[in-house]
Amino acid sequence: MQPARDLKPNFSIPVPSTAAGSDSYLQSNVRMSLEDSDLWKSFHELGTEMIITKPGRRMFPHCKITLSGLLPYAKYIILVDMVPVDGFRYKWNKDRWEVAGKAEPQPPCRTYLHPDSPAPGSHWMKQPVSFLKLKLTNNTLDQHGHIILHSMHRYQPRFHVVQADDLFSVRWSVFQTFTFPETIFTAVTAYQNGKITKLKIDHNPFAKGFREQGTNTKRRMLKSQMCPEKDAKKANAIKQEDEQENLQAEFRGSFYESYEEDHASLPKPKDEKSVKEGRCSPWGADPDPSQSLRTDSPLGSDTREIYNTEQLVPAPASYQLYSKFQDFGKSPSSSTSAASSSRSGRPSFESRASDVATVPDQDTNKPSALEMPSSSCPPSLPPGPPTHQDYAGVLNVAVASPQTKTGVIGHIYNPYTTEQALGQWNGPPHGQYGSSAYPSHHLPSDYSAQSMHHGYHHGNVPDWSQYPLFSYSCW
DNA sequence: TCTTCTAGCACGTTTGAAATGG
DNA sequence: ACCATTTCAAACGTGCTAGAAG
Repeated sequence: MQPARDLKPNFSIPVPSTAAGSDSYLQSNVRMSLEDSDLWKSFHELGTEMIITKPGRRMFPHCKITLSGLLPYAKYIILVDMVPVDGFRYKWNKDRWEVAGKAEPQPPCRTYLHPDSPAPGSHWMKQPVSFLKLKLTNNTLDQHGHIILHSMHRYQPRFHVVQADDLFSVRWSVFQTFTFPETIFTAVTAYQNGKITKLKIDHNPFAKGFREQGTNTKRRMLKSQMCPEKDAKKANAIKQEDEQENLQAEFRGSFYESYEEDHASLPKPKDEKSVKEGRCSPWGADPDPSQSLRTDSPLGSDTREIYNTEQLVPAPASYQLYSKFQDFGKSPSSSTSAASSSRSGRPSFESRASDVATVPDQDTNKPSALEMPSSSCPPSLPPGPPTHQDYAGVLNVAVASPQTKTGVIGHIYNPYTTEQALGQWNGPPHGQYGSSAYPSHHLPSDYSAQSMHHGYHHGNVPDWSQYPLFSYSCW
């Protein structure tokens, strides 16, 4: 399966004119593919739902990728984050998802760092890279570092490959971002689409207990014995439910078959990236099969195109933050912009600027991120009318606070600006998801604890794990 | 009234330490 | 003493459900 966008399309937004062909060439060498693509497609065609809970829930299917084209001896860091697909909140109405209103302000953006990071390219390429332990939560005050999402909102995982020797170097490095259309999902606190439930039960070994018939019936019987009054009350409902289960059991056996038939009758999309939307699709009525996945969004195609192209990692604001951090930890260069950072003598930055994951610092006149309230979401947008999905700032990193040279970790939220243009960041939201939600004083102990309790170690962990640059790393 | 969220539950899987055997 | 294999209990992950909350 091809990523939704290759590097160039991925970062087709205005980039510095310094974009060097050689750098682009290097970038294009790196390839990423999604494992279990068929499984993802199966879910996607039904409208993937990901359960999010307060304590955190794993993804299923979980993200698993294969990488190629890396330099075998160069070190890379692999990151994952989630970006909103659009600016809407959804609701499940009968048998399909419908827009329920504008999206809520984005929660703190967190980035999942693969525990093997940093590792040489040969390590990443020798076997698929799994993000099994990535967890999603709807708890905006989560202190476990899980990725925070809003329920009933749609998201898409993004995979970032960063050539960097350590986490400190990330800010100097080239981000290469990959996305896969079939990984778009709706975050839910409880399954809405029964087909998704069944698909998960059928494929997830942890759900085996629910796969075998009788388990739930047994539980019902136990409950009935304990609460006979309720049993009488629900007898009819249960009976109907059991009958429905039988029907569903039959349906399950023939589901994929009939589903394939359904889809066989549909015109094939021209673009491989496009996702078939058949009759089973829960996304709206009469979906146009020629539309790509993102046409599920009520946004117009133009807007979606903007979404597609604006995958910027990190944002100008991020650069400012990084630069500030640099002031503290690395070098005395100014904290104004990416350009200023590029003057700090790190050649790798040049290639980053040429690439992808950056946008020119077009907003140096605006207050820097650090001059704004810590909780603000200040990304500087590219010129032109603002759009919904200016996911400018992505990396939500914990950095050593410039104010405290003792290395107290500050948490810099740099949420997507998806709804800034819509005014969703007006007022309170800044404070709502501010860094205070993730107290800086809490981080060091948390992460040191995590690193201590995890048995896994690789070459660099003992060193860089002391520097919890990222909000989440699964050690 | 409806939709969404949460806590508790029971079950299977995974994990890692302890026990065992070569 | 060392290593590999097996055993087993605890931890973990899962979807289901009733009830609460908005």
